[in-house]
Amino acid sequence: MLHLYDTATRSVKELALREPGKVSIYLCGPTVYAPAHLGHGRQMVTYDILRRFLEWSGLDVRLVSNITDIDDNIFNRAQREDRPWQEITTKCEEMWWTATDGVGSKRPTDVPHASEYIDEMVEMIGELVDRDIAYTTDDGVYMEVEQVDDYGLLAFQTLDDMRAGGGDREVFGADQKRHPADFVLWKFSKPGEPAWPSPWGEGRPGWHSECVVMSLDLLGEGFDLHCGGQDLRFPHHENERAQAVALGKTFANHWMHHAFVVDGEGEKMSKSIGNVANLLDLIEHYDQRAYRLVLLQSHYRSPVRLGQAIIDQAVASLAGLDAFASRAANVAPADPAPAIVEAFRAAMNDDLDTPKAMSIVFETVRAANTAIDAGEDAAPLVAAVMEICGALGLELSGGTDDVDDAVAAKAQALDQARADKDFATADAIRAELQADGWLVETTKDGTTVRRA
RNA sequence: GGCGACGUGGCCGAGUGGUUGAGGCAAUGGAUUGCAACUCCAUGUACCCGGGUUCGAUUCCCGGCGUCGCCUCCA
Repeated sequence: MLHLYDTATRSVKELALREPGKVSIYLCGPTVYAPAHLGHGRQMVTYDILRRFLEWSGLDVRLVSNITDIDDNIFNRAQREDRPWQEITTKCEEMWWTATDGVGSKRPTDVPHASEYIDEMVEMIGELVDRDIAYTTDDGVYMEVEQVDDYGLLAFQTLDDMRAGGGDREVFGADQKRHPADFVLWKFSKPGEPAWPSPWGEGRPGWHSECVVMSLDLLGEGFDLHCGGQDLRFPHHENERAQAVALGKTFANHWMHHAFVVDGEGEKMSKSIGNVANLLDLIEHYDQRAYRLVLLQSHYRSPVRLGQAIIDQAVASLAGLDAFASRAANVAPADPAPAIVEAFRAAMNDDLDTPKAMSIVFETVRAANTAIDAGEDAAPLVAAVMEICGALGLELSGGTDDVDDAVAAKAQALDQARADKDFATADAIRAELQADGWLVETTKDGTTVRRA
């Protein structure tokens, strides 16, 4: 079974399942107010790999990932551009899914929208108010964090430490808050802002309340895994947890956080810094599998540097894998070599060691190529490579699908010319094929042609 | 200021208290080949600095330097 690093206990431990054979996962999705950046792409790919691996392991995976379509960033942009906020959320969500498809990730099994859960959020906040864990100020309803015993669990800091460490920072709404860390559950709207009714006044729910309500509603108490980017650890996930705990509910059993994508200088690629890199651009300009390969070759808890050179390296690496897929197309189907599949399983079960998994792939590719060259049986090795790549969502392309009769005839003509030692003709045919965008490979068994 | 992560060859990136520190890309030499591509084989003074623990540290501890993240926008 999968062993994963758990942020709450800060150790790698087995992902215990609430129900045998079924995995329930909540992944904090995007706030839809801008196009997905490269960092979002890591999220899409990382959890797609997790999900595919679990499914490959024979588990029934329910992956819930929300769309935050109620948020100040959205409303601010709507106001700035003077258009309906729904137009922004609709458009951005559309782009999000285009990008998700583009990086080869499956869409989640459930996609709740914050805007569909207002009633439930109001109800939950009401419960917190009834229990006197939440209180009202001039600008909203706040959660009193000091009433949550282990508040700070995911921050790795106690409230006192946070306060002491906070130094001279200005605390928003401090004058009316009972503790600087108290966070907003319901924020009152100003005139003209989008608003929903509540017993405390018109307003909108706080981000942290959105995710607790949706996760508990769809997955129920004690679901298996809650995940997201490292920056969500605190305060977002801590605050989600705090609300659940305050209501006496069991929340996520395991916490997973992935590291960032950084730029050439090692700085976080975030929409807040201004060095925004658009994910759709990346997919448009490069082989979409390249990003996945880059991510697969580093660990999900390590920062990944992304830049031109790194993508280029991945593209080159992919070319080798595709060349293999092309050769492998002629190998008869077989059962994957068990030892290799088991090595892969073991690597992945060890906190999703995808770099190890990829090294297994490359080593197996080499072994299979050697076997093919020697005329030995490569079938189980080929099958193992395909099996593993399938489990990782890395699609290899033999590129032979659209070789039509005319192209095949040219390849034959090329071989004939070579047999006749008419190398001028052979070279001419090859140049012609290459000009049409084909990769021409001539071995002692003849010429094969595939898409570049 | 508090907390956390990290610093590995030309580039990326795993990993480990001890004969030979994955894998990918690039480079060089070679095999195969009419040539090229593909494939295969071979090669490279790589573990930030200074202490300490140890028979032995890249791996553990302390300090330093550097980078990054979080400390109520954030994947």
